Amino acid sequence: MNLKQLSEQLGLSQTTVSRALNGYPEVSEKTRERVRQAALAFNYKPNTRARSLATGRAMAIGHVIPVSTQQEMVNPIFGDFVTGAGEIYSQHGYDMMLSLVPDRDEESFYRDLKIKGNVDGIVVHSPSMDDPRIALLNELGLPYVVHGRASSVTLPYSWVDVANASAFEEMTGHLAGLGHRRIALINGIETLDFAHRRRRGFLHALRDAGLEADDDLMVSSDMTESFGFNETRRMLALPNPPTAFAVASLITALGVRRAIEQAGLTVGRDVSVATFDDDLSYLRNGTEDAPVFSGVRSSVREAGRRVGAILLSRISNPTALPASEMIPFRLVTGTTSGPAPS
Amino acid sequence: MNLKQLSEQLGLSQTTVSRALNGYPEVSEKTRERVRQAALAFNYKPNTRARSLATGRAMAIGHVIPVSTQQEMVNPIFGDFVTGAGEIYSQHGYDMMLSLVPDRDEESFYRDLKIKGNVDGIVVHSPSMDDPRIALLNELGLPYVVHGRASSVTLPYSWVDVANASAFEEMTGHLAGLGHRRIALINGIETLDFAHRRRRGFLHALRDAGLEADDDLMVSSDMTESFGFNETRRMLALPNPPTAFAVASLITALGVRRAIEQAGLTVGRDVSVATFDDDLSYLRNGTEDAPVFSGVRSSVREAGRRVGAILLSRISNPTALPASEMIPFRLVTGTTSGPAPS
DNA sequence: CGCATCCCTCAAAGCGCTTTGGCAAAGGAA
DNA sequence: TTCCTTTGCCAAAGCGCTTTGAGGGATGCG
Repeated sequence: MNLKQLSEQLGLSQTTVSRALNGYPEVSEKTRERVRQAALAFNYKPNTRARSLATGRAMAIGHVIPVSTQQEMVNPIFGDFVTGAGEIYSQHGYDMMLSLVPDRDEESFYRDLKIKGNVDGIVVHSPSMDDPRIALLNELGLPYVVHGRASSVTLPYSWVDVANASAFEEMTGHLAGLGHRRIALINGIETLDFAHRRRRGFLHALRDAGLEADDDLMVSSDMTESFGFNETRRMLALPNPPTAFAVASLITALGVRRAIEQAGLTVGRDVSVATFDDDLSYLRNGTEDAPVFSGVRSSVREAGRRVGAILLSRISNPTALPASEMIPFRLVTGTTSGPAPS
Repeated sequence: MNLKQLSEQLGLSQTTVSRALNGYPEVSEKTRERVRQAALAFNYKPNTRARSLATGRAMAIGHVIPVSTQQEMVNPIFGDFVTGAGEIYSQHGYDMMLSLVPDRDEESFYRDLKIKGNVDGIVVHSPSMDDPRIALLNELGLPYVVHGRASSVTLPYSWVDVANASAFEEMTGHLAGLGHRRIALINGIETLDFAHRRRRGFLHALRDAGLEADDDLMVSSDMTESFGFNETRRMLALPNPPTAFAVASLITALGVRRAIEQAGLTVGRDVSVATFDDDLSYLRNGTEDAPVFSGVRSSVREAGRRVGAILLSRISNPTALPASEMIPFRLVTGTTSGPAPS
């Protein structure tokens, strides 16, 4: 059933039927109700592509996930993030388009997305420090919101982020406050902006506590479980091993814990661990009132919701000044951190 | 730049330009090349929506993720699966549309997807045993492929799955072969088909080994880390605790290991663990030649690729008989399983 | 030279919707 | 009564593409 058929059924013009369904004032309430009933009865829904072509709006948001050809990891936070964003989209009748793009094709991919017109806006994932996509998207005039920030980019842009530096400063400060002098950093890839900020916060806290940074105790890579395990094992075998670990993700922290326990040490007594916790649905950190890992917690699903909301508002008002928003985090104390052994 | 403008530039009709770019034979090689060059120079790409409207093909695949309102977990395999599927789509010029749909709205959502015409085909995720979506999609005539199977559904349908029953049979057999008599099953939600099959395989292996099933040692829930931890702790405190665990996912197995170690026992010596391993990119089970966990391994990303490929072939040939495919699995032996303690 | 054939190109009709620009009928004011 | 506003509806023109049906020009054949 299409618009033409429906209007013939009703003995009305396509114009009137379309206006009735889209809430335009030029049609009487009586007619509108009659049209509504008929649409329901025949299960009429306007064809998305035809409507998009006519209105110029695609009613879809693009999520472009860079797929690096060497390090081909899929970010584990991804599922929860898009769940949050998707909630907002569907409330407003938007669809979500997902594209996994080899990083070397990214620029032309964004260009084509604009030209081919299949999305109204874009979410930029995993920005690097001087991410070129921001300049590109500004130039293209395609609404977008960055999940995270790009420290070296001076152009204005919209973003949603968690205060990564403060979070790691607070988390590291917590460990230092417990008397730890040798604190290790197990970080994500530091060309990515979030990891860079976390390192900054970590170093800041060390300085505030009057501690020296030690290059042997700071590592950076994909945040896998085995990365946490391997590096922790290595560090614990050092002549002067760390007594505490600040870790970038719960998954990595699981590896850190495994290495500690395998070394015959007790987590929270011999060695302390604090981690960033994205509050993933399939990997809760204990329960709400009894967390297992100490660290900072911030919901990535909530970040997805906020990115979605801000992007939609930018689409409906493209000339507005760039907007940004901080997602709150919270220090939680679990059983994995305790006073430094004497 | 649209088709009209491009054709004016070239002094040709829209017809000829369109045909030249789409490889129709009615246009001379010389003209075709000239058109190609111009398209490149002006960076012309046909508008997706207009093209879709004209051809009737959306050039997009829908992935519908049921979001249960109570148990709101996002499946951790999701990222890797869509990465595999997305690879195939982009090779063939298809886009991927992601929809997170509250389970009670699902039926009407599929209907609307068909009517509104925004996808050419659908991937059905997480089928239950008598999943109603299969009958619905058959009725709608929308091409689809199920990731997994629906045991109680007798209608023909296309699917891609791993041999879950055999996998768990082999895995459990491995544990029984090491002399374990008390083997626990930490399973996924058993209304979902894959978990049901795994239980069947588990029970089969017990029977073959002459062992009794014990309801106290078989649990089923969302495959989170804490689920594995809590249930393992409970079971280890039983008067007659298990000496081996068959686990449904690596994440859950991490929780199982944690509980074992926290009880002061050694994994692989006091208690053995074998797990299903989806080969997730962010959670590798050790390395290729040195796995940590024993168990069965099957790549969910490869499953995504195969689902994508089969779906596209069904779209291009909708009258073909339903196709199905098994993704292979492999028993791997790590350090978490060893002879039963005497 | 006339006619049929093939090759290349074109104009125009759709795809299903929204939206512009009327136009009659009804109602109100003078 | 006449004139002017609303009110409620419609015909038709797009949106940017593909595809049908047709035609002009060059070539080959008798």
